[in-house]
Amino acid sequence: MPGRKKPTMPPATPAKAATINDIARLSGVSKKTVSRIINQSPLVRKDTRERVEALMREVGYAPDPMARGLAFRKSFLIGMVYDNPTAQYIVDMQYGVLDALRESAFELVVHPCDTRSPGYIDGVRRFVQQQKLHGVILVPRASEDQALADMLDEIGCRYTRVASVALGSNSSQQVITHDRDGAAEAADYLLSLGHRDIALITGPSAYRSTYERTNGFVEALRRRGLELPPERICEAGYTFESGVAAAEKLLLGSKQRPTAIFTGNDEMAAGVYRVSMRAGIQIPRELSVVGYDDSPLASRLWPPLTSVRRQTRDTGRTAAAMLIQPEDAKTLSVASVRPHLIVRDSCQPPAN
Amino acid sequence: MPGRKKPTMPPATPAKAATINDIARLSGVSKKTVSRIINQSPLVRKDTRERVEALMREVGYAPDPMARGLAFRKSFLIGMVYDNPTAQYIVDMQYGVLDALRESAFELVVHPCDTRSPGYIDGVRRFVQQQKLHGVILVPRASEDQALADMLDEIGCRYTRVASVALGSNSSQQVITHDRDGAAEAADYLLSLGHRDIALITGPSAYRSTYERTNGFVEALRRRGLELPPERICEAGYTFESGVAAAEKLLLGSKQRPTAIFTGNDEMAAGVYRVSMRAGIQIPRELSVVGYDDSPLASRLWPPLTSVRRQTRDTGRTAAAMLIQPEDAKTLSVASVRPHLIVRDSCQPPAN
DNA sequence: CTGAAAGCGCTTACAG
DNA sequence: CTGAAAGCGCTTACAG
Repeated sequence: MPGRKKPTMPPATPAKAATINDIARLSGVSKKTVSRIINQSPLVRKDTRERVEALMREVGYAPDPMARGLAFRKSFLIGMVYDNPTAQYIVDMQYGVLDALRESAFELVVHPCDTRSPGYIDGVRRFVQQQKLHGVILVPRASEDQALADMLDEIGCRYTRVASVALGSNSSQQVITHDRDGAAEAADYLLSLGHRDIALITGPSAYRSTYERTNGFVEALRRRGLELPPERICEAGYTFESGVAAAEKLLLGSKQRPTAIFTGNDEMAAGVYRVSMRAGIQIPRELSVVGYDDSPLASRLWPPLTSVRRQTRDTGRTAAAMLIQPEDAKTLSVASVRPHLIVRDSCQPPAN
Repeated sequence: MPGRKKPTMPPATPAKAATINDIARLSGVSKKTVSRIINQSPLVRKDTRERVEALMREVGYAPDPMARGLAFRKSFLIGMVYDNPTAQYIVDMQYGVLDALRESAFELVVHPCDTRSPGYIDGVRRFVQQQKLHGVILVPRASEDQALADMLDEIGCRYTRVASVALGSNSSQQVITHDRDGAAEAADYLLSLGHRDIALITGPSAYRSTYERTNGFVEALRRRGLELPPERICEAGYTFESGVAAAEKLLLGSKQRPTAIFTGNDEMAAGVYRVSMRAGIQIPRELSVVGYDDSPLASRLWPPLTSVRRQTRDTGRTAAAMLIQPEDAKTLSVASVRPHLIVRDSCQPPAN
């Protein structure tokens, strides 16, 4: 043969993927029947269904989400809307959502935002409408903004809210994390160790979780007959630095130090550790500390921090599962994920 | 009027969104011309373009990504593929990618995976092909797997790799993070303080970053005439626990303790802190420590950890920008983001 | 520089 | 239980 010209291989694109038409033709049914099978319609004879499904598996057919989305006027995308500053929380939530989406036709598209910026609701609206999202998962603090929820209702977008307590007036799907109970467990634990002079560093008041954790803690103490004086409650901002400032006020500002501190999250507990270190206050011998989140940080600190675990991945999984269940199966409208205390080495009975 | 029947309001769905046909009709051009304007074709007269664009803004028109995707046979989705265990790194990378995608038609869909599981490449392939992704961003360790890159080449999928050093044979787009230089800066810093007995805790050998950081560190010492003996190099697994184990070997196992330790990431540095705490070794008086990542953890530890900052958000932004630039503008094929040392309080000159 | 026709791969609405 | 026609909102390929 003249020349060494190789037979022209078709370039990178291997055999074009099968379409609904190929499946219909090869299995001898109409494309409408194939469509019924894709969409799990019961109106297909069992043997037809099985024959077609076998063919789909054989050729590796998967319906095109864009074509389906165009016809449905709705995409197969789930949005996650959040402005939480804690990386581990966000990543855990994403993992949970993806757990629920696996084996489904849905994918996760992320949308961080800043709930304090004026245009953020419009940003979410554009995101939802342009992508024709199937639904969105709202994570605190975005989930607590009623104006956001109202906007989503108005444009007819499904959503699931993750919230520290059952929220609001309308019937939106929710996953409740019962922060009140988690904080109460922390309170009971400190009381059981014998602490009576306890202080509290809260998150910012703009967060509903702050309200829940604060009240859960205060009321649990009250149930056991202990009233927390106002000067033992210090509002901070969920950040390390704000935790440092609050701890300074609590530990260095007054003659009488509390024997235990509960903080609204682990970051602020790290702030308490920092101040204690600097001031030579020994944890747990002179000061017991309990955090909230059970983040990786909790076990990196020394001594390892006792903290309330949130089961964030479960929360994300549940939220996504609720969102993608069929419209008619309205079984799940409110779900719960319960926190619980993880005891490590940051607490002991008070010294005296 | 009989009855109090309200005029039937159309339900939740407000005025249907404008389509390309509406824009064409209202502005008196063909839909093809509108399409040209959407796609920034130069083949449109300036005044026509301006008139139509004004109308688009007025009615708030945005083209439907599913319809465009169906016609293009390619979606407007960017995938991010990763199996990195560090939450902050992932979140920073996502933020960076979203920075670059803002104001574009693209959205980010996340795809964590496990590069040690046998089916993971098939999983990525299905993800890419079913969603007809516009491109994917590969993050370590996934970015270092040549088999993954080969598969993406084979199916004709664009991708950008984030890697610690320029990688491989083919011409894929890359963002290089120069981990070798970051580690060298850590070495120079410790040398400049006067340390001569230095130890190294590395990440797992399966990571290219481990190789780069280790060699960058070792060679920087060598350039200054210091040869690191093998027993001062300890392989660990990038986790806190593995850092603890390595630190125990280095600090408690031998008579002569090193005066400084460099660790492949901050998590393992936290392990060194833990062991030092337990053994009563004071940082930095008796032991200097340098980490890598400059994660939030670095400033939560006591004393605050000196660490190499990675600029992850910039890295993500650059990677995404490269991916969505037009095919013809091949200007950017390799980009660099440089690490640098953040000095805090975990180092000082050796005691003797 | 502009446009009419056909098609991307699905589903809806209607018939049977 | 099954199917033929029309359409979702865009782009490609071809003409002018």
